[in-house]
Amino acid sequence: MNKKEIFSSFLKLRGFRFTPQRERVLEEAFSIHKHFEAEDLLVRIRQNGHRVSKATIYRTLALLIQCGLLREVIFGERHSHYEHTLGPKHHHLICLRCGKIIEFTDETIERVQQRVCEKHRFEPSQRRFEIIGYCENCAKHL
Amino acid sequence: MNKKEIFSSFLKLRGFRFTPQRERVLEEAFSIHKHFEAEDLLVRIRQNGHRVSKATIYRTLALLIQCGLLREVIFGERHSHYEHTLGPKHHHLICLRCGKIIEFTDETIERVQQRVCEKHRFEPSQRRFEIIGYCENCAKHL
DNA sequence: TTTGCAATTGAGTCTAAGTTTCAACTACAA
DNA sequence: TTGTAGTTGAAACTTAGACTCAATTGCAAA
Ligand SMILES: [Mn+2]
Ligand SMILES: [Mn+2]
Ligand SMILES: [Zn+2]
Ligand SMILES: [Zn+2]
Repeated sequence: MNKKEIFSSFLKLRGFRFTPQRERVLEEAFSIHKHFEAEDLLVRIRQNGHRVSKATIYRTLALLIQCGLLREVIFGERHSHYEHTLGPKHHHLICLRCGKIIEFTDETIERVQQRVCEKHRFEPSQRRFEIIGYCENCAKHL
Repeated sequence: MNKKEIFSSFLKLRGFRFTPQRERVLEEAFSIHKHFEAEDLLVRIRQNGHRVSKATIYRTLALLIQCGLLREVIFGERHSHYEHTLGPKHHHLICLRCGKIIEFTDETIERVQQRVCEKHRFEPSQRRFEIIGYCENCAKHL
């Protein structure tokens, strides 16, 4: 099942529709292979000769998160960033000085999550593990 | 060294001043023993018969985070929450339905952080580990 | 002490991400 | 075909938080 099928069946299941605008946002979101923000989608959709309103972009992003194709990541700015959920789960090192984002994976985190959720009878749907500090280069200039 | 000494020496070190307003914010922030937001401080300071402007509250919160007495926590709302850094480091389970926050501790997380930071030569100053999903009660109603 | 000066404050203004509203439009099923 | 419920975009709205600036304060040198 590809992204398009996942999204359209998610929508159909709840009586929502797979509209051209929603498909446009889906396509554009997955043509970016790094972290992106809502504004990026707006600009790129325009550049590709299409038009989807700001409201619809925000509404569609929320749906893509709900259906699990996207995840919201938080980098300490006052607006959201998004990334694909496909591929191995990873987490972030965030540099306070230059804004650099380093991704890392760690398989023990998954076990920690399972243990904690079991203990508290909590049903997880996503997680955030972010270490904030200074990258190698910026640590020198401190 | 108590909070007041930590804060005032942090300020003095950088040529800043330990003013009555900053002391007021410090006191009020530490009289709350749970997560709080900027607005909470404003209201409580007024209720206690004092007055500190919104601008000064935000400015002081930033200083308290810089000096390590407070930490910003993110609960998926569009404004920040804060908590004390004293006591054992803990993390959060966040319920998407009722907003309940469950705190948990896990000693392996610290080791993961050390390992990752060493590998990437990253100088950590804080971290966030948040599991988002549904609490025991809300999972039923899903 | 006085004086000089940088730090600080608060009132008000501004910003911008994201949300809401609503009238027009669309898909679809009876 | 018609009824109904979902969708859209433009514009107005919301709001946390940042910024501006004139007035005030704290401190340290003279
Ligand atoms: Mn990432
Ligand atoms: Mn907490
Ligand atoms: Zn850096
Ligand atoms: Zn709940």
